[in-house]
This record gives sequence, C-alpha cells and structure tokens, in this order.
Amino acid sequence: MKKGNTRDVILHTASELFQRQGYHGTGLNQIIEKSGAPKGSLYYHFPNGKEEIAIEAIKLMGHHILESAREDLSEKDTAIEAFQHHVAKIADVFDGKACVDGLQIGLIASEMASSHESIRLVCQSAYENWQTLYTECLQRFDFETERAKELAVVINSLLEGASILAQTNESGWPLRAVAKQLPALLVH
Amino acid sequence: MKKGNTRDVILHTASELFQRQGYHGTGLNQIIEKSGAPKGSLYYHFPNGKEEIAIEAIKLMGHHILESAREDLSEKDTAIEAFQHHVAKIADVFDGKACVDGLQIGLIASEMASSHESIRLVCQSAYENWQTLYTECLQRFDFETERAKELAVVINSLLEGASILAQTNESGWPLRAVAKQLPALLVH
DNA sequence: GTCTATAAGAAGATAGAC
DNA sequence: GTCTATCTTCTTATAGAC
Repeated sequence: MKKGNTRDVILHTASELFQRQGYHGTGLNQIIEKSGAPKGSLYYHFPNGKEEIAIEAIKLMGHHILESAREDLSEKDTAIEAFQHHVAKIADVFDGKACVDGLQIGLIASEMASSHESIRLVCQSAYENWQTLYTECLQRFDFETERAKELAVVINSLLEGASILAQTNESGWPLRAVAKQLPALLVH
Repeated sequence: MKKGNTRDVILHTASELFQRQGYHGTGLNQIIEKSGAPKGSLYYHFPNGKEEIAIEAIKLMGHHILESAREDLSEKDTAIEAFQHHVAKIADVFDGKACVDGLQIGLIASEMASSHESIRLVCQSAYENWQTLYTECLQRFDFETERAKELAVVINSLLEGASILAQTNESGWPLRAVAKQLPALLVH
C-alpha cells in the first residue's frame, strides 16, 4: 500500500477491487474498509462519487500496465524474446492468486461500455496507449509501421483474452500457450 | 424472444443482460421486467435464486456459442478460411450495437472467478467445450493433435480479447485485425 | 404456477458538526 | 479534511394467498 495521501490510498485500493470484482461488484464501503482511509473523506476527494473514482482508478491501472510493459519489453534483443518475456511474467502472476495490476481493465470496460460512455472512453484511451507502446517496440525491431500497428492490436487481444482464461482456470497456462505461438505471429 | 415456457424466457433474458452488464450489474427485478415473465414465479423455477439463474444462463450461452461456431467452421475448405469466416461473422455483429450471444462469458468469469467457485467452474467448462470444438476442427484440417489443442487456446484467447476491444471501441475492427493475422498462426 | 406484500439488508449519496 | 448520522433507493429473498 502506498503511503501517499488519502486520495491515493483510496484510488489504489479501488483499482485493486475493481479489477477483481468489477464496478458493480465493488461497494464504496468496501473500498473505505479495505483502504483504511477515513470514511468521511470519500466525497471530499471525489465529489462525483463512484464514477469519478472508477475513472481515476482506470487511469491509474493504465499507467501501471504501461510501466511494467515498458520495462519487460526493453530487456531483450528480439521482438519474439521481448514479448515472450512480457507474457511469461504475466503468466507467473496468474499462477499465484493475484491478478496483474492494470491488466484487467477489460472487466470494467465490458460491464460499463454500454451504459457509461465516460468510462468506456477512459478504457479506450488506456488500450490505445498500450497498443502504442507495443507498436513502438515492434518498430524498434524493424517491423513496418502498419504491420506493427496491426500486430499490437492482436497482441493486446491475445493478452486480454488469455488473462480471462487464466483467471477462469486459476493458472497461467493459457498465457504460456500464447507465448509459445508468438514466434509464428512475429515474422517479418 | 423464445416462446417457450416461463423458465426459458427468464433464462434467455438473464443471459442477455448478464453478458452486457455483468452479474452484479444485473438485478433480478430487471430480468423480470425485461422478460415480461410473471414476477412471482422466479423463485419457483430457480429456488437457489440469482446464482442458480446465472449458472443456467452461462450453460445456455455456452451452447449458443458452440452452435454458431460449429456452423461457421463447417462452411469452408481450409482452416484459415474457416476461422477467418468465423471471426468475420463475429466482427459484423460488433459493428452493430449488439454483442454476440455466448461470447461474453468472459465478463461473468472475470468478476465471479475469485468469489463464486461454482460459477467459475461453469465458465471453465464452457471454455473447454469451445476449445474442444476448435481442436476437432483443426484436426480435421490435418493439424497434429497437440498443436491443434494449443492453437485452440490461442484462438479462444484471441476472440475473447478482441471482443472486449470491439466493445470498448464500438466497432468490429479489432476482430478484423485478428482475422488478418490468422494465416500466420495457422501454418502447419 | 403465479401473485402480492414485505422483510432485511446494502447500495450510493448528502447534510451538518467538528 | 474528517466524522457521524441519515435519506433514499435498490437489492435479494421469503411468506402466504390464490
């Protein structure tokens, strides 16, 4: 848990709960209890209530996933190695109980896309940033721009989908299956 | 809407709502209202309440996706054509407002995996059936058994993830990006 | 099989004291 | 910035008549 101010503590806790239980599955009381944040200060820091908390939490998730992805992808010398390393690290997390911070934007995106336009847009923007990072990485490894963009979308889909399967199976093996097929996908 | 008995009407409506709003986002009242089913009969048909409705609804989704996938995959002469056709049909649905019936098991799986073991298991089983169908299809096109199984997991991930992106972007283009890269994946 | 009424609790949100 | 109390609404679930 971060040691920042109350606002950050609430946001960090909300982010974690939203990813595991979704928007509607997470109560404001639960966020308060788990974070240990002062109960009365919630609507002081987030005057627009739950929706505002969700929007800020999603932005936070987006930053986290971007940071760790950037780190994973910078450690190897080929595109295949880089992305396999990235996927392998995610797989390891799913072998434990946890889910990767930032990876499960998809849950909120799915349940809110049809009802809360503002939340849908924040999710869309998070995915765009993520795909941009992938695209830049692929370009660095000499993939042509248009193909890099397309592959970024595919890899994004692959990770999002395999994460759901991993959660459902309580195991990282779906992600390892994905990692194994990456070389076929990443040919010039 | 089906014309079957009350139980089927409730189940069909619940299935649709769960897929768009998730488990916690869907109220029993909403299911009753939208289905037009008699309000008093809910706990007669589903004595175990919401959880029982969800479990039966997920099974229904699993059957629907299996049926339409089986149909899509049987119409072509190569694995690449077959799966591209399958993905293209799903993409078309996302261009409209709707989501594909059965495809969004992932939403319920994600939000319930950590709290309701029984629901997690039903989702797991639905994914298994789906992957088995893919595996059999790939074997029919001369893929070796082990490789067919692995590819089935990857295609399953790909579709599940791309569907989330499609919903978030309110467009089928992520699925078309996936379809375009399928040939690279489906090499013998 | 269906209907009404209602329990019992939790949800999000607000007001006003401190 | 934080605390307490409260309001309203909605949730799941049950009881008992028809």
